[in-house]
Amino acid sequence: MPELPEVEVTRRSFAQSIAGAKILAALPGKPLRWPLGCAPTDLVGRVVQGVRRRGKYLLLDLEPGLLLLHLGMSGSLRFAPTLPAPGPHDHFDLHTTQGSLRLNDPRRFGAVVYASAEHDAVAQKLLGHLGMEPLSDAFELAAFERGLQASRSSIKQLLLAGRLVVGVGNIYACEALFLAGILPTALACNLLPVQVLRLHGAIRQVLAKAVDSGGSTLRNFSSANGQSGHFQQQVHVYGREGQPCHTCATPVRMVRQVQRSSYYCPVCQHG
DNA sequence: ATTCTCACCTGCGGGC
DNA sequence: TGCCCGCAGGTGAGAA
Repeated sequence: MPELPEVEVTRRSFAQSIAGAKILAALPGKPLRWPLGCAPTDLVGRVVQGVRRRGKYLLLDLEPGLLLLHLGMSGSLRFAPTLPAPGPHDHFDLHTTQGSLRLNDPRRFGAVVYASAEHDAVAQKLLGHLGMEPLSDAFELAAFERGLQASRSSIKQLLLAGRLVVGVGNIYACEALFLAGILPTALACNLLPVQVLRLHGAIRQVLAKAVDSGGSTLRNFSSANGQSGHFQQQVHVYGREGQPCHTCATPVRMVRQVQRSSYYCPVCQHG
């Protein structure tokens, strides 16, 4: 489910509330994608300094160490003064002096991983290869263009891989490519400078707009304070196979790329 | 070194 | 109504 906008909206929804909180208990449920990497009791007494985001990971800065949280495909967080008894898909609770944080994740592709520091081996395995942050100044056009030229993949696959730019998942890759007028199957290295420029802007635009909209709620995403997103109402192509393009009314098409669905307008988007 | 396929897990909707 | 199949917002590991 969660791409950069959903993760960022989640972060904003509880970062202030949890900052400064001391951990009272950490209660893992069913196994997630990776083991926690420490004894749950080791976390007791540590203070949550703040919550940052790197790509689709949330980083809870502890004193000392940090927790890496990933929502996988179906995860969502909830932060509240008190929480009801865990349900069947609640797989991690972090009780603190300022409230309780809970990960709900039916498919359990998500993760909660402890790292002693951001540069340690555990954190680097997950974060070390991540590309540029698209909503920061680090997302430089020149570096983006160099990365595209060096790739032999389709532009859609390259965006999803996260090695060049992070946070763009299936929905926002489709939407950004539509806004930029580029076919998802186009080879990254074949894009013209004007297309690269448009794509660079489109990625920032679509992600920023989605954050403003509270993210996309396709199944049951909500932020940590229970708010649903409504970006899904502004989607141009994702999930709209057969429906008219918002620009030219041509039916939107779907193509499978690497076991993922790509949606595009055959008239508005070009190689 | 890149690129591609697979695997992880559960739920839901469509077709029969 | 119920079963089976395919599909779903991600991504590291391992194979090509």
